[in-house]
Amino acid sequence: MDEQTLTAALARAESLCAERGVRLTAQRRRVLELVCRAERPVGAYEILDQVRDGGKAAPPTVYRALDWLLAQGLVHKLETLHAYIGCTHPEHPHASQFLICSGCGCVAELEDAAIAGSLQSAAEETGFQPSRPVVEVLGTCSDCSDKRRNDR
Amino acid sequence: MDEQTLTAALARAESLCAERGVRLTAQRRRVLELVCRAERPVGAYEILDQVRDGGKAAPPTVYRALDWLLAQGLVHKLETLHAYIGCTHPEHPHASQFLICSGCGCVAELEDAAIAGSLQSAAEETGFQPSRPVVEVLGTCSDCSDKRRNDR
DNA sequence: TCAAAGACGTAACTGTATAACGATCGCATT
DNA sequence: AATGCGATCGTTATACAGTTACGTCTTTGA
Ligand SMILES: [Zn+2]
Ligand SMILES: [Zn+2]
Ligand SMILES: [Zn+2]
Ligand SMILES: [Zn+2]
Repeated sequence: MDEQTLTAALARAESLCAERGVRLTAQRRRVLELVCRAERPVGAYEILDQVRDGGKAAPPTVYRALDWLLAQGLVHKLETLHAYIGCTHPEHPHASQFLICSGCGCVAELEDAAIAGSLQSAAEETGFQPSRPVVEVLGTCSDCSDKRRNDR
Repeated sequence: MDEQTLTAALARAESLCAERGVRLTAQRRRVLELVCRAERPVGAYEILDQVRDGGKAAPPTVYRALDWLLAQGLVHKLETLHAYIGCTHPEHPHASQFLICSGCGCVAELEDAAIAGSLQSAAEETGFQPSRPVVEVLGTCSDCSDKRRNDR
């Protein structure tokens, strides 16, 4: 995320939290910034290392901030990578899907109605009530596919 | 999994491995049995504890067996739970989806063509080539929903 | 029979996440 | 200003998950 987008994202987070009457504290803001600044998903301990520069910190500091940011929908957790990524549209809560490239590590966040619908239908058939759908597709992005093709 | 189903599943695994010309060794068979015998997904260290009874074992023992069983499609890993579960139809390789109940911990394995299709379509739109789709829906199973309803 | 590959034992280690407890901060009420 | 209370934070320790590295033994096929 470039500097300009980052500034905008943080400003948006500020105003969202103000609207909701919740406190985006310095710690939380810092962790959010670190997550968003990264081009790729970042692990909790990577964040911890950066938070440690210029201040003491321990795992719970980071995990508490991440848990709160997750609850606010400002970041997402990628279960398959044990890593975190900034949400691209935190205004409204949503069940998103992720395309994760094993080649370059890039991640695309989708909000695909067809996927959500098919999951909902499958769940309904068995009387299952979904609360948190986790959809993470590992594979190869188009850039990485192209590179491979050129290499041959 | 009841005793009868378990015996059948192990026999099926035996014959599958024979067909494939791979070796279902005693260790692997034991881990498979422990995973299948459990009614719920089991963690690697739970398995380790059980393997330790009557024999020495360390983490690599269990992880090697699990990796092999995963490669053979005899068990699945649930990324959101860091736990393992026996496959309900290991005859053919497949991309399955899981409905995981947060109430009782039960898991249903689906093989839903509509879900797989919508994932494939969404990926194709962006030129992404899926290799391993992970679909795990957390929620409440019908039994647990019923219980809650009755409690009110 | 004799290498080569596969499977296993063992020790140490890295990485991910949580429990528990006390101190502190922000804010409303007295 | 002082009090009280819930939310937040610091700190230590620990639980849980997974890997690296290396040596030994077993199976298998030439
Ligand atoms: Zn999002
Ligand atoms: Zn890529
Ligand atoms: Zn399966
Ligand atoms: Zn249930």
